[in-house]
Amino acid sequence: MATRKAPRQPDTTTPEAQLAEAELHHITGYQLAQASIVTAQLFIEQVGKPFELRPVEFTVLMLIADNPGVSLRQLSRALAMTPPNITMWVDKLVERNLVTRERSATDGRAQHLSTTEAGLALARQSCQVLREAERVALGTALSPAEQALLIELLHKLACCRSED
Amino acid sequence: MATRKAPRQPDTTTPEAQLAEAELHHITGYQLAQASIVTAQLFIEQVGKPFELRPVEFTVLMLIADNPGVSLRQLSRALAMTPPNITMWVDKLVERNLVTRERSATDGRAQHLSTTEAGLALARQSCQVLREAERVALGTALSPAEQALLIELLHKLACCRSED
DNA sequence: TATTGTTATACTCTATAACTATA
DNA sequence: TATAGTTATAGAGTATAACAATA
Repeated sequence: MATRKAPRQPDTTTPEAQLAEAELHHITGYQLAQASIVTAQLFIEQVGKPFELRPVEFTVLMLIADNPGVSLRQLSRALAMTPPNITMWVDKLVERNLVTRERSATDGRAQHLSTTEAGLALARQSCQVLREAERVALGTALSPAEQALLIELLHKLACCRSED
Repeated sequence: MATRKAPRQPDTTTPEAQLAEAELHHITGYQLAQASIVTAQLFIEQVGKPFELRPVEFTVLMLIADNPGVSLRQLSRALAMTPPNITMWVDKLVERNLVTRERSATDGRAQHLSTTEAGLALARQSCQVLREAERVALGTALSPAEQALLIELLHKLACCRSED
C-alpha cells in the first residue's frame, strides 16, 4: 500500500550538472532560459546551419510570409526589437532575394514587406523541418498533449507583455 | 444550441502588433522567445535595476547559494555557457564580495565557490522579489495552477538537453 | 509635432584559441 | 593525455542617438 503512492521526489536539479535549483526552480524566467537551450540547439542544427538562417531571420521571414504587406514597424513591435535592428535583418533577407520592399501607396513613410517565391518556399520548408524536429526531440520528454499545452501556456504568458 | 459551443477562435496572433502567427504559432522555440520578452522585462525592472544584477549574474549567484562548494565547471555545464564566460561572471560577483573562491583540497585544479553572507542575503531577497513579481504579473494571464504546470513542463523540456 | 525608416556608433554578451597548472 | 580554470581576442546581437522623409 505504501508503495502505491510512491513518495514522489520531483526532480528539481539543473540539466547536465545536476545542481540543486531550490528556489530558482520556481522562477519562470529561469526555466524559460533553460528550456531555450534545448530549442536553440535544435534550431541551429536543423534549420540554422542547413538553411543559413539565424533565429531572428527565420522569425522575421515567417511573419512576413504569414502577413504579406506587413511594415517594419509592425515587426518591430511584434518582436520587441528596435527599428534599427529590424532594418538590418530585413536588409539581409532582401539581399538574398527572399523578401521585397515596397513603398506604401497611402503612406509615403511606410513600407510593405512581402516574401518572394523563394522566400515563401524557404519559410514553408524550414518551418516544417523545425516543427517536425521539435516534435521528435521534445517527444522524449513531453507527450503530444503536453507539447500542445506548453505552446498555449507560453502564448498566454507572451500576451502579458506591457506596452514598451 | 449552436451558440453553446461557441466556435472558439483561438488567438494565434503576436502580442502588440497582432500579426498572424499561423505555422509559427506551433514552434516551441518561437513561443519561448515571445514568453521570455515578458519575463526578461520583469526581471530588469524588479531585480536587475534595483539589485544591479544581470540575468546571468542572478542565476549564477542563486546556483552558488543553493550549491555551496560548486565548481566553475559545474556552473558552466548547468548553464550551457563556456568556461571563459563563467569565469568572467564569477569574477564580477567575487569583486562585489558576494561570492568567494577556494581551492579544492583534493584537486588542485578545481575551485569551490560559496556565497558570502551578503551574497546569500542578496540571493534570497532578489529571488523572493522576483518570484512575487512573476506571480502577480503572470497572474493576469495564468492561474496559479497553470503557472505551476508551466514550470514543470519547461523543466521537463530543459532536461531534453543533449550532451554538448 | 508625431511617425516611419535609416545610418552611424557603442555596448553587452558570447565564442574561440592559446595558455597554465594539476591530475 | 585529459581536465579545471584563465587570458586575450574576435564575433554576434542589441541599443542609443541623430537624421531624413512623410503625415
